[in-house]
Amino acid sequence: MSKRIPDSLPHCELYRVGQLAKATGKTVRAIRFYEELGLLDPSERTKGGFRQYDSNALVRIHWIDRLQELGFSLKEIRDFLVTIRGEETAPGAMEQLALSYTEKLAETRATIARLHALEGELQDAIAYLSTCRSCSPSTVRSACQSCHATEHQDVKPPAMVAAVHETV
Amino acid sequence: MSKRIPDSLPHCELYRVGQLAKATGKTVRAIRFYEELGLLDPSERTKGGFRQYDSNALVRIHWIDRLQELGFSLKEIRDFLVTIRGEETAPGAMEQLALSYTEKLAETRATIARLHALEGELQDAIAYLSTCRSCSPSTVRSACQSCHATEHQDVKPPAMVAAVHETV
DNA sequence: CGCAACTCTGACGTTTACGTAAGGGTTAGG
DNA sequence: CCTAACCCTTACGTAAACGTCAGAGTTGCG
Repeated sequence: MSKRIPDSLPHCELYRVGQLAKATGKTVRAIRFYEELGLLDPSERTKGGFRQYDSNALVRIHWIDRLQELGFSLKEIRDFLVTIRGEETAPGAMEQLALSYTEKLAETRATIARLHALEGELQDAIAYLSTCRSCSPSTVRSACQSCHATEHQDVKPPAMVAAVHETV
Repeated sequence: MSKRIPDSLPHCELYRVGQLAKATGKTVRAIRFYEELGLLDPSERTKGGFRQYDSNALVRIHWIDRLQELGFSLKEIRDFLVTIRGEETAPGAMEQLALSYTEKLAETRATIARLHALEGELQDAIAYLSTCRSCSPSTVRSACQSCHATEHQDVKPPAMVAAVHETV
């Protein structure tokens, strides 16, 4: 039945690039690209030149994924590795990493705060727009600027809405 | 003293592209680029061809800014305008906008949740790394894998740390 | 061995959101 | 009219993170 068991998970402990790709959800090209950037090297090669990865590669790629989600560029990620390799002592290297993480933690919190604010603006805009439904459906779009729907009384449109009102 | 009052805020109600740029923090190129994409047209031109904007342009640009922060691409933003211009009735147009906003609201919340999770991971990593300080400073980096610091007892390194342990 | 499936190394293509430079007109104070 | 400070159009450049061939070699079941 099984002709070659292509791309099945390994019984041995070495993956080829295609298997690693499927296991991580990345593409083969992406993995080779990471290698170009110095983010990930295959633990060895077959005599034919095929890349072979061990389970550390999985960990490494997931790590890259997380850092990307946090907004690190691949270049920044490489800098981490370079810095760590450059430090002589272990505590020194870990200290460097902790510094970068701490910095990114602050950034991340700022981003969350910003998104929270925007979330509020979106809600306001949606609430405001929902009152537009009471506008007589025959009203032409260009009349929006002078809209006097009862619900809009004294309520100036939020910034997220005002901008498109001018789209006449 | 004042030779030409270059780039001062307008006493009249029309801005030139440079003034608009300074008022919004965008570059002149960016504004012209928005125009290329159909996001913003000058309300008129001087007979010499200079773009002239009114205060609606300010609102529009701030709106674009917000949407970009929310992760909309400029193309998506243009699609908003296209859709709205395409709708015959005002409520129809507003409905479309509300739909897009609602969708993005969900996305934004998801992003916030994801970032919250990552925030936690960063904190864990930083906490874990702080115990590395107790590691004897002379310890060579490559010994990290076999680190047995008391604080690390039975605590496996978080993913954000494990990946670089392999950087030997 | 044969053949399908997989992989290799270049190397050029793609998208987004502008940057930058070239070679010129325009505005408006003096 | 002169000139500094702007602005115009056209067009090529850039950085990130891969995508997408092309042409050729490798693996390994049957």
